[in-house]
Amino acid sequence: RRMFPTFQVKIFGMDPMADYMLLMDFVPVDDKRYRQPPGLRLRVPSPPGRYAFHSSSWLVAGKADPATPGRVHYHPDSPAKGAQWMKQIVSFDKLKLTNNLLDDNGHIILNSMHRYQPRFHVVYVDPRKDSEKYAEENFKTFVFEETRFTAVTAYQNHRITQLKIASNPFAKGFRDCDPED
Amino acid sequence: RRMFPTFQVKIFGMDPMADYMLLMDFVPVDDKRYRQPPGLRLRVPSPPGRYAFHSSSWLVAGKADPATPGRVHYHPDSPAKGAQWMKQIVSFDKLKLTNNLLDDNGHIILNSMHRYQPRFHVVYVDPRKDSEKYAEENFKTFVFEETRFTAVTAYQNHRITQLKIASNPFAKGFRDCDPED
DNA sequence: CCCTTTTCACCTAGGTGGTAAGAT
DNA sequence: ATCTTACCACCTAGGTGAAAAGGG
Repeated sequence: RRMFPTFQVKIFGMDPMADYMLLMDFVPVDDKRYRQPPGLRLRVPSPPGRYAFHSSSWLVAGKADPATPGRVHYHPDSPAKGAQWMKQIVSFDKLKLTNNLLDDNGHIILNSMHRYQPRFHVVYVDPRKDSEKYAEENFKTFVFEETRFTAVTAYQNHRITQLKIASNPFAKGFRDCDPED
Repeated sequence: RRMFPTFQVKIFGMDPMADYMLLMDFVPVDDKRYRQPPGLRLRVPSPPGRYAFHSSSWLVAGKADPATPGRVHYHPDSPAKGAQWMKQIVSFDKLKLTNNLLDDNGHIILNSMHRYQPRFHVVYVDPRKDSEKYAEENFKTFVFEETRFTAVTAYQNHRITQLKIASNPFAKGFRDCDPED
């Protein structure tokens, strides 16, 4: 599924006439697997099947699962001129996450219940024909620590569910109050 | 609305590594306005409001309406490498036609009841910085006379309606028989 | 009368969380 | 227990011809 909230950046300082590729990848924050604290999922007696989530912290549940080398997501507008990238906020809303190790849709594969750090890379498309030699100096990586998250297969915190229902247009069917709240 | 059937081409002979822009435009076939032969639209008594169209020819109805300079439709994948364009059929299915002279969606503006010839242009993106000087030799235009058509605001021939209902997935709701027919 | 415009039910295509069943 | 999967009703977004209304 799509990552939510969407990673968005405003870019400055590119050469307006040069081509750039924009991409993202995800690196493990640590070598741990996490789990919910016990007893914090309370089944509400009626209607049955409803859960209330309170947990705001995670417990370490052991060592991380093994992972294959991480995939990369190219922004679908790549390559494009610096002027194009800079003239408005760049949004990675098409980026999709999966826990399916056999995924063949090119989605980003993550382990559920593991912590990840999104990374943003800008690659300058070097027009010189021996450009491979300059690969090292032709890209720059940006890491925003505030974008770290724990991957899950289901929401673990009711406030996150409500945030997304309130702010994602595709979840409008579940709104029962003003999205401004 | 979208042009139907869609203009599609298979391309050979490009430089796989070079960039090309693909585009289409529409030129008047003649300086005439057309109309339907009288009496060929038969109202079927019941159910009311149904028409049966038989007309397979057009009558000249006078001189063409004035037209502003024609717009151009760039294939949305432009620019792309020759290898990309050649590896599969290129489809102009996003191309849209309108009769609204004030259109600000960038659609192709045509006069209804006039005849048009679609044209297909391939533009080589010249990497030389004085490329403007070579503009004349850097493009090639292809005209397929069998793609000529009369623009309309409503179907004038029941067999065209049926053809489209049978072959356009968005008209599936009007099918009452096998699309193979 | 011929043609154009507007509206609408009905599609395609795909992104939501809920729910119940399954897995461990 | 906790976590995962599969399915579903309900959305967004947009492409259809039919039908009725409008225009000259």
